[in-house]
Amino acid sequence: MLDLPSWLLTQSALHAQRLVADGFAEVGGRGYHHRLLGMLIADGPASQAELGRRTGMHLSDMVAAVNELAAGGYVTRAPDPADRRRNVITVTDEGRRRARTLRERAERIQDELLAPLTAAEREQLTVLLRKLLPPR
Amino acid sequence: MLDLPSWLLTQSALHAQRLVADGFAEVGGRGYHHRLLGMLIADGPASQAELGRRTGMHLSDMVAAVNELAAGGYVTRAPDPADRRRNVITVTDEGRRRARTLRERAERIQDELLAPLTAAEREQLTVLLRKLLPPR
DNA sequence: CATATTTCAGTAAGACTGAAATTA
DNA sequence: CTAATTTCAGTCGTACTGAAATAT
Repeated sequence: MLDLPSWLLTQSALHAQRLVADGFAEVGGRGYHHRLLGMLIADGPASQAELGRRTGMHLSDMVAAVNELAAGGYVTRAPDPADRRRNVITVTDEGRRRARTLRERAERIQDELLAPLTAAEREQLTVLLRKLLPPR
Repeated sequence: MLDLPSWLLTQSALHAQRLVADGFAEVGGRGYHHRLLGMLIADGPASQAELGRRTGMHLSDMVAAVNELAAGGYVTRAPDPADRRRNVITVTDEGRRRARTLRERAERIQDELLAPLTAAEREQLTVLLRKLLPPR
């Protein structure tokens, strides 16, 4: 019962989510901010729909997350002159600093999460989880 | 970014939860029912507080889950004569049949979830996840 | 016309909080 | 008195559904 892989998976994911959420909460952020800013910095400005494709986030959640990031001055939301249906989301300088803060937090938490594992085991886990995931 | 262990963990747990939830939904059940009936059968009748300790469920969710199981005739809820604060939850014969159905579903889904892994890899995954979990 | 984009309101299951009422 | 138990009403982050409004 407590050995079912799906149960172990759910429990360890919950544990990980708690660590990450707590770490982000200490600086007033959350997971979606990290994901969004990271993607914007890696692949450049994009419409909300395009960001949804990149991050796997739903567009309805995108609206709220972009609202929050824009309210903090971390991104700007400007209509695309070439296609007026679109908002172009662009990360600001303050957004880059913010992303750095969130990334540091995230990494510190990975270490805490993976503390019980050796380096080889961490690599193993990553490989196994990637095999498990359905292709996207 | 998409290689962070916490992210991989969250994604594969979500994948697993979807498989399990869909499997249970096909027979009109959900995860809490499986957990609760399984524990009742394994360790015998108990108060709701005791069941919460066994399963890790919160007592507020326990109330709702026991309501649902009692409505389906899968468990009975009777006051404990020895301590009138307590309700003794007991699984019925129909509850045992129900548990069998849910367990079958759960196992079929484990196979689907673990399909991409060899038997050795499945064992590895279980070991790694158990190491990751905080001691309870 | 169909399609793409943005937005809002609401739902889902699991985990959790706070408080009231009852009994030990 | 404190402590345990049950119950209810509500929140949370993440993911999702459905529909409206707008523009291509």
